[in-house]
Amino acid sequence: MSSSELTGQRILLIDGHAMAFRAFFALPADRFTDGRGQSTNAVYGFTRMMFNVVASEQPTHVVVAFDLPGGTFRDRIYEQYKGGRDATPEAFHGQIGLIQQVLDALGIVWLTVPDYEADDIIATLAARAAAQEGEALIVTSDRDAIQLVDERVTLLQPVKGVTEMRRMDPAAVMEKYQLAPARYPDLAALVGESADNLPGVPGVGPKTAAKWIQKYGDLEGVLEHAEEIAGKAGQSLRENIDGVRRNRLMNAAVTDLELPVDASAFTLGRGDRTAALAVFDELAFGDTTRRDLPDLFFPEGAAAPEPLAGQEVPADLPIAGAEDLRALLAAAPFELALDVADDVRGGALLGIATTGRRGVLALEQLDQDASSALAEVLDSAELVHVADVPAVRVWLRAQGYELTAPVRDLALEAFVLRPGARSYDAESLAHDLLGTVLDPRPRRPTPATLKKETAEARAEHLAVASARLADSAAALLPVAAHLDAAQEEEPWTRPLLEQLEVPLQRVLETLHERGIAIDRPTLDQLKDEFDGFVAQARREAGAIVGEEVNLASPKQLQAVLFETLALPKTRKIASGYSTDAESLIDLRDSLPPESSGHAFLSWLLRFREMSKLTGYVSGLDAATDGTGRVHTTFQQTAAATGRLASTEPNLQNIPVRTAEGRRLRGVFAAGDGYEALLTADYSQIEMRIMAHLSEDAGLIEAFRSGEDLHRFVASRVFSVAPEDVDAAMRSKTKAVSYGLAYGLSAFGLARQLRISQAEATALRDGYFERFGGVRDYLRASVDRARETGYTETILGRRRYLPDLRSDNRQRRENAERVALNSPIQGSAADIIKLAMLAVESRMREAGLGSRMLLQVHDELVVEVAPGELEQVREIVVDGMDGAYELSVPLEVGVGIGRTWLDAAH
DNA sequence: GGTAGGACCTC
DNA sequence: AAGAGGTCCTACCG
Repeated sequence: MSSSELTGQRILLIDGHAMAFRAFFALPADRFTDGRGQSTNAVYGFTRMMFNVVASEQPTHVVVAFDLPGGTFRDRIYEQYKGGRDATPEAFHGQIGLIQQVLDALGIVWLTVPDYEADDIIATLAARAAAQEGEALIVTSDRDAIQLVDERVTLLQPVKGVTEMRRMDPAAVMEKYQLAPARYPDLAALVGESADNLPGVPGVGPKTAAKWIQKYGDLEGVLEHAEEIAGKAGQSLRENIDGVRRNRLMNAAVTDLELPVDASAFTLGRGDRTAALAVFDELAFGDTTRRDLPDLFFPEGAAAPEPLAGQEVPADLPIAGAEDLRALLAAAPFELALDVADDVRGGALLGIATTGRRGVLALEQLDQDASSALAEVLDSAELVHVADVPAVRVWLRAQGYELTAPVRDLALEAFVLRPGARSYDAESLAHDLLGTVLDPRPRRPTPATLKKETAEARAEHLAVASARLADSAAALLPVAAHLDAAQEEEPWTRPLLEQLEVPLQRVLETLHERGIAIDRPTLDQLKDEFDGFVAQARREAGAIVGEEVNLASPKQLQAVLFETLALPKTRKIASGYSTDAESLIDLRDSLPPESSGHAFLSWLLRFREMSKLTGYVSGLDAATDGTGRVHTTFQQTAAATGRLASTEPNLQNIPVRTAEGRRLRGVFAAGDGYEALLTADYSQIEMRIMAHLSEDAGLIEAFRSGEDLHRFVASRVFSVAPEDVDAAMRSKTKAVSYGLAYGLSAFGLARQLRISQAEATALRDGYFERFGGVRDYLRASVDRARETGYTETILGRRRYLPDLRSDNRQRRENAERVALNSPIQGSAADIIKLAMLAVESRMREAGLGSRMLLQVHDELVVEVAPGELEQVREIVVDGMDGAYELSVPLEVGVGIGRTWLDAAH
């Protein structure tokens, strides 16, 4: 190889195994197959990743390095190297070979070297590029590559999945680790690398390691001065010096491998387009892969081959006006897909698609003819596919159209199948289920831009936005087909959808339409009062510090507290020191009562409390409609456990804990023509579900005994008679009970109860001793979830938790807590959803004027028409306590009053 | 204008 | 560092 082959060139070096593995876990294996039982998720993810990086980085050369099966020289040094890893998942098998086929077709050289890892190949080539004054870009999730970064070598680390990359240059490494890249292996040797089964020095994390290396120059320096490092960490270091030396030996990259291939073989542009398309066909990759295939892979000038006659995919016919809509109607029966957008330049845009046609209608510009054709289409379609039916229905209604045809909500279906996705809009569904990536949405312009914009620019923007919306609507049709197949494979989704979620969706739409009445005089009164308190607190606090300070800014507060007033530091957070209420109260109570710091903190806390309340007041004020009601939207696909969420405004977090906050509930009142609000809530539903699921005899007895639950449990835990349970015992047991359902740790419990960790552990052990069934259930339920990959509620609602098998401890433990909580929280959600269906339908059947308005997780709020109180009470209580039969009774409490505050019970 | 982090409200 | 959410505010970035 000549010494200047890579001069001025840009070589892309990809760790094939690391990236394939990452892609495998980023995409669902069961969702990507070649149709013959071979999973292709890793192949697909890897290929998309490579397309993205090649397109955005425009390298001149590309090499992909792979590990070989069997060991390397490192295993001979340390036989536990990379030990303890789970077996490669079944579905991953064969995918490396397929990736290599793709690379072959694209003319990309892939390399393996016996006895060495992919990392070493990359290190060698990166070093070569740098020595020849070229540039190297490394793509790997392996942190050992950090040591290779320098002025000529940049590392791209996948941040999430395989599409989003973090760019690590020397400055970024410095920023993140406080060390030069060359010192990173020193740090890793001290800290350890769990992925490689290289244990570090216990008690030494990145912060400590970096501090030592900075002080003593490098790892050798640290080890030379090991004797003088004080404290536990120093002791721990001295005890583990051998391990540290071994780690450093293992994590050093080899940069002088003999590679048999000349660098000229690595140039980009040697691919065979026909071969590549054939491989994609074999893999059953879709059109988007073909579309996004960078031309850079192929010899210059070789454009895409002309499609053979008869194989050309016809472009969809447009849907742009009355004529197209009438054509649609003439072709009845027809199915539709809709997606909507508010575009600052185009107004209300409706994306509309059917087989072979797609388009966008600017609703405000439709003529009479088109408008009536659209209305007819929305009524006479056989089925309309939408992501979020309630939102689209409301949106259309605001534009003067009614969606009356039968609908299918793909967001809701996808949610039941796989809850917990970030979003279920059309674009996300296409991406998550099909792997389709739509063109980016055009940016929203500033008013200034809009003002000086030319008509041409506006038209161009509108064209882009419209094409995008037509695409997202059209994508819903294959999404629906995909969901059909998924439901065929996972039939448990069907009853949950058909008997619970779909009927509930109609109920939630009704709740939104009804809204709840706001008592205007009370709201105004509270606004005046709370505003006054905020102003007072701001004034008093300001007078103490004497300088201009925005109390709502944690950053400015930190300056005042810890610099101006020089108060003791609180708990550390990312941006400095915490100023949350808990920290501030501790801090205040540590100061002399007469001190200015004490007074300042008191006023600050008062400011926080009162400005929170004014926030609610103004939020409600802004959300109230012309008739004096607010219409929250209940989101059905927001909470992965199956709970509902409430937005715009959120009526599920109206204050109740403090007396002042609770007054806000007096704002929600029975509306004109109604007599009262009735609230009904489940008593301790989560603990009842715990009793049911665990079949713990003690807990079941607690609920059947009629005794106060926490008193009963405390009497068992502390071995005293129920009447001898004091307040402290009761509150401690209560904390454990709820903590259990949240995946409690001794640390968390200790902090919550402000007791020592030892005491917390003893408390939990005592609890488990008396309620062994609970312990056994919790253990078994996590084990089972780890086995099956998901948790399950009483109605069979699943939540998939791949992190239960993560080898990252934090992720794994987090997933374990989620696994403990989800069946409990989710079953409670199932039950109240059943109750809502029962209450709504029984009230309608009874022909009552009363109506359900809100759900707050374990509570329903109903507006009672005159004379219907007793009937409503009976329907609500029966509907709720009869919603589902557990092995313990469901108890329902009821309160009635003019306002939500008065209805407290 | 969009996003992240901090804080804080609910069940 | 105990589960599930939403909203507001500031600060920051392009």
